[in-house]
Amino acid sequence: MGVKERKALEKQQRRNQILDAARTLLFSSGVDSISISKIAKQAELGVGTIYFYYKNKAQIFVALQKEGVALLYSTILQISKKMIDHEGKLTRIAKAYYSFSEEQKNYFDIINYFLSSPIIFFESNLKNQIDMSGHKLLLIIQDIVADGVHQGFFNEEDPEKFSIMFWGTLHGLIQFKKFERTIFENESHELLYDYSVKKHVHSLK
Amino acid sequence: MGVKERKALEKQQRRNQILDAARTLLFSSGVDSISISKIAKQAELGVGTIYFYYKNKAQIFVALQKEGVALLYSTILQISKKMIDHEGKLTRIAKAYYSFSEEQKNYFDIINYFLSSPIIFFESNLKNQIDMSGHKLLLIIQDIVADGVHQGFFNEEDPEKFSIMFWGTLHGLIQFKKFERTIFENESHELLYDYSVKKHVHSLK
Amino acid sequence: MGVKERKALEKQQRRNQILDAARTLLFSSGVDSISISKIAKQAELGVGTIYFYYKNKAQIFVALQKEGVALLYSTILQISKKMIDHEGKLTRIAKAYYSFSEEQKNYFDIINYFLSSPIIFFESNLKNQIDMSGHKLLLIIQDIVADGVHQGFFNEEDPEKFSIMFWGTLHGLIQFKKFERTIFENESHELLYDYSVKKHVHSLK
Amino acid sequence: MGVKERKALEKQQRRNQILDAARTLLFSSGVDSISISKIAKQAELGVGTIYFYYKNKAQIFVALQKEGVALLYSTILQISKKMIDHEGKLTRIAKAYYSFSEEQKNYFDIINYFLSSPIIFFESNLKNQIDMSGHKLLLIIQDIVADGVHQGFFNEEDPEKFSIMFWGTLHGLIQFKKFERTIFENESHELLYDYSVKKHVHSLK
DNA sequence: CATGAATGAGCATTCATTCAT
DNA sequence: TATGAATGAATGCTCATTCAT
Repeated sequence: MGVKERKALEKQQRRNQILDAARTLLFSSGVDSISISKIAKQAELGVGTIYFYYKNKAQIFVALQKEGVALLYSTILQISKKMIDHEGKLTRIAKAYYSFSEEQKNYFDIINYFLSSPIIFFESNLKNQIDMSGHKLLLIIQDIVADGVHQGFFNEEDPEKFSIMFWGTLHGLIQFKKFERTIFENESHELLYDYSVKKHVHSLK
Repeated sequence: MGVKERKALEKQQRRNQILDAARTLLFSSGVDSISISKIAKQAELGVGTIYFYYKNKAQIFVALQKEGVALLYSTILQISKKMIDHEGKLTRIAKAYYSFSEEQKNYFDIINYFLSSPIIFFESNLKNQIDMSGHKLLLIIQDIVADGVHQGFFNEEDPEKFSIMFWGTLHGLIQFKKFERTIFENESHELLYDYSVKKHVHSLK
Repeated sequence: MGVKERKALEKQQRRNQILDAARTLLFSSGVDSISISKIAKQAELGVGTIYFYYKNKAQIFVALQKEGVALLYSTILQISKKMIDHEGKLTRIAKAYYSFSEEQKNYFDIINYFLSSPIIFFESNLKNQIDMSGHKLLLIIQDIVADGVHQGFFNEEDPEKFSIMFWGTLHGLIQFKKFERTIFENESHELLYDYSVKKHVHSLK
Repeated sequence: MGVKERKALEKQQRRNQILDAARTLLFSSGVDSISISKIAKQAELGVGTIYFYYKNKAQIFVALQKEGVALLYSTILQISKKMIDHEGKLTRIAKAYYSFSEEQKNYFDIINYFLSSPIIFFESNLKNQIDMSGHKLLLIIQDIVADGVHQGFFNEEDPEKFSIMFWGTLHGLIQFKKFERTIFENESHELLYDYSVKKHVHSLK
């Protein structure tokens, strides 16, 4: 019994060891530079070993993405539980999303990676896992909006649609960060973001 | 002089010939399958010749992206000149952006490709070119909004910020198309988009 | 004693279990897709266990080949026991060989696999096993021919040589099945085969 | 012009150089040990270079097979042109086929390789090339038989069928060489072969 | 007896880029 | 100008076998 447990533990540790290596690579040189053999070298394991623990390169990516989403999720969940008004929650969540895109840039990149890969790339199984983790994120926002409506603070007929739009706006704007010093030369990207959040939140009232 | 001009013309023609090949490839099998030697074969030129006219694979991508943006620009410009109210213009432009993402998927992909590549990837020179073409797009929207404000139809203190937010929302939502059958199972992606556009346009009034 | 026997029985059962798995694999996706770890998974055993019961991948192949030959043998033996004339027996055996190559394609492939592998590949021990199973097949034919000669129906000085030639022809022709739609475009491969069988049988008279 | 020709010549030489390497490998360790990177190393070229000259590993195999068949063809053609009787020609051709399988074992192996590979493996284009080279071989035999019939030396209604059977027998028997010291322990494989050839040739009369 | 983790060489193929001609 | 031959590192992935437990 004890043996079985220890084995299971060790196995999980190996998986983590591999994920650590992948993450290190991700953080040191970006999504595109992750290759199985690099992971193997980084983890000081044989290539075959990687494949023993993860069926695919895609599986490793998914694991990393899950990490990222989990991190984001817990941050956002915490905010949603704070004792502040609905408006404040949405604002803080938006803020947190922005911070995440900056402070956890690599995780954000990998999330984006999945968003912009051709759908065919991932087996539907994987795609579902990925999408569902996104759904949990969405639900938090949606709940706040719906609750706000329910309690009479907000006025919005379709909380789900609103939440998706809200999230879409945040996500789209963050992608425009690239334009900060060119297109938006008169604007601070962050102020732009804040402006958009405020607009959306106000529109609920 | 005549000679010089002729030479310049020929040079431009060669560049177009190469671009034609790259575009053909882009449209026949997508961004990922474009390789220099395939372009060379398609253009009936030597690989070396490609490198004579374009320093990089990236340069060719930029040229294609410019094409895409130009196409999008002309569509949107036309709409902006139509004799319809400001509200209608914005709605139609949004609609056109959506159509473009579907009907000119390959161009949209390549635009996205640049948006999601690590910045370092491109020399600042290239980046500027790309960004400026995006700027022109933005200006159209901005002009409509500003004009609407000026003529008293709209009420918005910062047309530039609004336009960026508007565009960001459109762009972000289009990226969420992937979630259509999973996260948004109860919603049509297109209706979601329409809803968001309407919300934004109405908020101007 | 009882213990020993039980042990031996269990051992045999395990070997069968492994062979079952290998056969399943063989029949579901052909010779080339058999790998030890796939067998292990299919048999719900550890890889190491496979190696405990079979020293080699080759050993498993040999076991499968034996199965195939045994199947073929029993079919042919039955025919040889039928109450029909010698000529009919030979014809029916030839027919059965052809059917076997089609209906038990996977077994036939594995037999061929051994026939076309470099000799060095197998330890002489294995080779002997394989060859002897082939010998039994040959003997059936040889007995029919010899008996036919003995009873005055056939006229052939060297029944062994004849039998080998006969079998060689059958085997060689079956391998030419590939050419059916190219080289033999005017001929049906099966008719070709029948023609050859008839020729050989008639030559005995 | 001279330049062009020289280039073409050099290109052909490179192709030969690659084929030389592949052949060396084939002859030193058999079909199964040919890999692109080994060829590259043997030819003292980069891997990419191999692919510049041959689209595929399969293409190289086909080139080798063609060599082998060409060699066999020229030998057999020569015999067919000798001023000897039809019977002698067939006997000598059979003999030459046997010698070829021994003296040019590697070429024979590669021919066999194609005969026993799953059909799907090769694009129909390649398969046709391979099959047609086999057809030429067959035609030589067929012509001799048909001519023998025409001139009244032979009696055979269907020269084509007979030739295929004849060739099939030769080929099948050669494959049984493996059994020389086991199944055929009382027989010399070569004598067995001779016996079969004689039987077939005699049957024509 | 049985396990299954670990290995690492091996595979076919692609690709952006260079450079002598 | 234009060519196209040459490169070799890089890719994701497989597999037979070993061995400590």
